[in-house]
Amino acid sequence: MEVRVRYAPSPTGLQHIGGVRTALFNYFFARANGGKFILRVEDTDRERYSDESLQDLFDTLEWLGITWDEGPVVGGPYGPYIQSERFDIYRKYAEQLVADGKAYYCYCTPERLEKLREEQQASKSEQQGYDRHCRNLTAQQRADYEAQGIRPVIRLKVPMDGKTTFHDVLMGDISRRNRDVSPDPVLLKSDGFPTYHLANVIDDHLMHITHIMRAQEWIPSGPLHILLYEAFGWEPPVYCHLPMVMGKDGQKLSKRHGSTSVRDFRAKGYLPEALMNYVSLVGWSYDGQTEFFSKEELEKVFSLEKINKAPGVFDYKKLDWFNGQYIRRKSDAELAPLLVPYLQEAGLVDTPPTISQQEIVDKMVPVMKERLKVLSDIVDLSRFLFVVLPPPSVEELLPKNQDAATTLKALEEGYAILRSGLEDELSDETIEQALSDLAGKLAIKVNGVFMPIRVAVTGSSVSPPLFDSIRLVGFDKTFARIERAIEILKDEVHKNG
RNA sequence: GUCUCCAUCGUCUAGUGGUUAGGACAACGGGUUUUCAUCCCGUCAACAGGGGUUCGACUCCCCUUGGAGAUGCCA
Repeated sequence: MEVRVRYAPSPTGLQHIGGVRTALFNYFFARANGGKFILRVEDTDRERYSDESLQDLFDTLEWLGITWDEGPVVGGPYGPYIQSERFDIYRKYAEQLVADGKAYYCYCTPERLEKLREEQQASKSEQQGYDRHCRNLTAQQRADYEAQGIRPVIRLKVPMDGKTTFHDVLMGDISRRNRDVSPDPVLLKSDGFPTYHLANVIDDHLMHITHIMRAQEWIPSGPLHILLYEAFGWEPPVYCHLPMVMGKDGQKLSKRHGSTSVRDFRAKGYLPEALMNYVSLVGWSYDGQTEFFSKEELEKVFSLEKINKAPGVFDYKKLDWFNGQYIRRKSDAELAPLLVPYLQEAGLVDTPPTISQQEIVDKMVPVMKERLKVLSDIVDLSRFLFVVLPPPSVEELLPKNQDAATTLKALEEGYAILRSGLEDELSDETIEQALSDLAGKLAIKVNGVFMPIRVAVTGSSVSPPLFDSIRLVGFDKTFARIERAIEILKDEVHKNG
């Protein structure tokens, strides 16, 4: 039988790491088994629905390169794949359940239910949840409620005794006494929309889903879903509950742990291949040894058996490492255009970049590449190439344990050596050696010569290699910046002097 | 409160009765280097606890502890 799996997010927020991990696992599983990957939009919560979320879903999957065989936009034989467009289907099935005596109308108001819940929580009652108030209403009572104009919900009549078991590929058999199953959950809301439980079961059946891979937070609902399948007389699919993705503190990953939406990661300059690679390794491993996987490899090699049961902590540091690795694997030509948008956003280059700006970008890529963890790092790293640098302070110009007079001398003489060396087109090594010799002559550390030059030229004590930086900045600007620094030091020396 | 699930280095994990318990990230130390970064080398670091089963348990069973999730007219 052909494998058919689905990712069924609800467009009530941005796609986050956990959701995407679920999507990826489903997608890889489908591909690895020559099956179909189906996308279904579960937009039955009208309160929280947003167009932005739906768009974000599409953007995210596209960015990751995840395509679906059936779903919105592409269609398919069991559509529509957007639940709000399947509105009538759910009522039909829910009413059939009522007709079969497996579900019933409930007229309880949200207010009553809220009060009930509060009381139960306060009294730490053993029975939490709906009290089945409407489970056995007489025809007369129902008529009275109807007369009041109350729009009822439909609730499932969960058996009061016995137990329900479902099988999970990873976890084995999981069973629950029926009295511990959610007491008569709502299937169809008063607005006519289905709840997750109803829509999910109906659609998975109608769409011939063979395997359900979803987060472990759904385990408690497993028996309930089995009960629904039984009520309809349908065969349940194979279940595989995925370990949850946690934050550093072991709690379910959320905003307070940092960025969780794919959109944020993308904006900061994470590469899709890096994010995909790393996320795939949370809760799944190949051999505990191999760690780099391309999308194509994962589509071949992914398997359910290697999924871990225990929840995994999302490690931002390791993601950074992966991202750096993937950045370094890019060719310069590939990387340059990825960097430009960050420079534009920071106002360092024009849109489109001028010819000279583009020249600098192309030239700086090989130098910057190994210094990037995320693409946006390029902004601070390369700022000195694009802006008029503010004059450095004396403190910035002075290396550790070196006074202004000495530094001035080192910078003046160093500048002379550097300038003539560059103008005579001597090799970098030759000029470096001459500058080192100068340090020896002045009886100071090598750094005492190089650092003031670096700060003068780049505005920072941390920069790409000096000669690379100088070439990138250009000789004229370099000389001007050094001369300015010399003046600053001169002023300082005279002032104290 | 009740129910369900889970448990190997700080983190992600390999391991399915006999291993010096392996790898990666992080941390730390060192090397390369004019700074930073990259790169290379090394160090630290784990089977939650207690009972069983067995000739032998990280591996199987039970209990405890710890963690998580569910308990909505949200998914």
